[in-house]
Amino acid sequence: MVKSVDRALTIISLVSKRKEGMGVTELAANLDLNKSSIFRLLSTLVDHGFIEQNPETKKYRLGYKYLELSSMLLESIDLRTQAKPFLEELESQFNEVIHLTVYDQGEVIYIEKLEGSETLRTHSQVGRRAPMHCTAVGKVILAHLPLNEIVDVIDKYGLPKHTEQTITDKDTFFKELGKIRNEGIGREVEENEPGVSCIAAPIFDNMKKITAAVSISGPSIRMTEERLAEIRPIIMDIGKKISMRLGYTDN
Amino acid sequence: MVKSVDRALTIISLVSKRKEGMGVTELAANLDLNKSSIFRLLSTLVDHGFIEQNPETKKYRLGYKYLELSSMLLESIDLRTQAKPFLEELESQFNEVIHLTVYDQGEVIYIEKLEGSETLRTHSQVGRRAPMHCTAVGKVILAHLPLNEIVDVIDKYGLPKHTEQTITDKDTFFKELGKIRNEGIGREVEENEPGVSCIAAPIFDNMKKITAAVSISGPSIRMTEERLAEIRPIIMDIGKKISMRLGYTDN
DNA sequence: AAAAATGTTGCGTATAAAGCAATAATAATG
DNA sequence: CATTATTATTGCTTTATACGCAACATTTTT
Repeated sequence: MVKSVDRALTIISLVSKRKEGMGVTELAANLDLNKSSIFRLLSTLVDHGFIEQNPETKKYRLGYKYLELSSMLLESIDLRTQAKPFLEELESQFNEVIHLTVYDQGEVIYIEKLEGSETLRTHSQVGRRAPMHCTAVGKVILAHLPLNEIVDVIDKYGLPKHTEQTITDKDTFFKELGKIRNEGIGREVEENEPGVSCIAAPIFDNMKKITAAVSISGPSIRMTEERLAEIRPIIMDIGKKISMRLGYTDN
Repeated sequence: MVKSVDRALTIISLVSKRKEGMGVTELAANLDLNKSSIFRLLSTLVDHGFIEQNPETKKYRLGYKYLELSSMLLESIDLRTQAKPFLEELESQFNEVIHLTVYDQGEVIYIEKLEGSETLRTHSQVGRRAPMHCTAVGKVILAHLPLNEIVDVIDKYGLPKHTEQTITDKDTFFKELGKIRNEGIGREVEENEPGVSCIAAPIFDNMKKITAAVSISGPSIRMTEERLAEIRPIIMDIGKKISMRLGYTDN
């Protein structure tokens, strides 16, 4: 561990949480370090474009570098490139919100989102993380992880309540994961956001490891039992097709 | 300048350019540093999520952290939030590709893009940079910068040819900027991409400084002189409205 | 199976980073 | 508007860390 690099990256994390940016003295107080040390770390981050100084307020904030790195990262994800045509197929067939997520350290991250043309406002956003216990994509990924990893995730994040429908009891939650393994898809009816339901299929990599999930979300009014039953075989098939594009084989 | 932070950030830049990631030995060769130094810098970046190691190939690549930082950055840009309804208005009125860009160190960066429903494939992408000399947004921003800054940008980037229409002669280019200042909008007819034309309006901040631009792009077949004349007053007005939302005043 | 290459680690030394104190710039107060 | 307070920035010395060496572990190539 390189201590000064650790400090610099911690500065980035702190600054990122403050929309209006942070000053030298505030960062020094937060990290219990000398202002001149903070100043020099910031200068180095500024030189590389990772941080910039607001000329008016003198406060330091995130630089545009992350937009570039983020778009380079998204472009480098094969899964996203391979999955795109399938996601567009789902969007055009069902005209609902389509998500593609990856699993990363106990959370899911949205790496693609197609919005359809119906006006459904969801909180999801490319780049953002989401909890696993109350999203269809999260539950379907958890259901295919080794038991010890499931336990680690639940220990780390718990089962916090998001709506009246959120499963917060551990035993019930494990039964739910069993059910999802059996059905092959994850369903979520208003567990994450009121009025929104979702169905998700798992995506496996060439080592047969669960790595991602694809989902369709819609208002519960439209996502009826009949509609979900109609979608189920199609999204399972799409999940399998995407997996095969990534080198997954059935045998 | 903190040397080890500088090295760490340089590693990020190098790794970001290689889709499949880079190994310790390769990075050490590139930077003429010891493998153990590289290894420790990478470990620190991995701990913070800025870099991750591909378990199969052992190579190091960009971590998902940039997706989060990028979306936090976009959310923190007031300009983008304030401009969004106006961009949607333009999109619904003209049904072409709408861009919002900011000026950053001699280049423009796309921070919002609405695609309309017509199928126009453009190379632009949120997060990506674009040259200033051959894009409407770039030219309209340059036209409103102080002369010394214009000279600096041209010295740094030159006027490289992108299409047969790209302006590559300095005198002609300065005349073009004069014309843009007079007209109040930037036009670009196939200077950046063959078959694509664009019209852009400037956006000023509360200190009356040029900071951004908004544009409409379409295939040259649709973006006729008549169409551009129709769009001109509307996009100028939109540019002004967005500027006023950011505290710009006319007097 | 052996050799080569790459990734990882322990340790001592040299270098860089940190903090102090001062200075410069900006903001707040009367 | 002048004075005071606060924050940002800088020169220099001291202290701690980062670096590189050499060796080891692991993986890949022959």
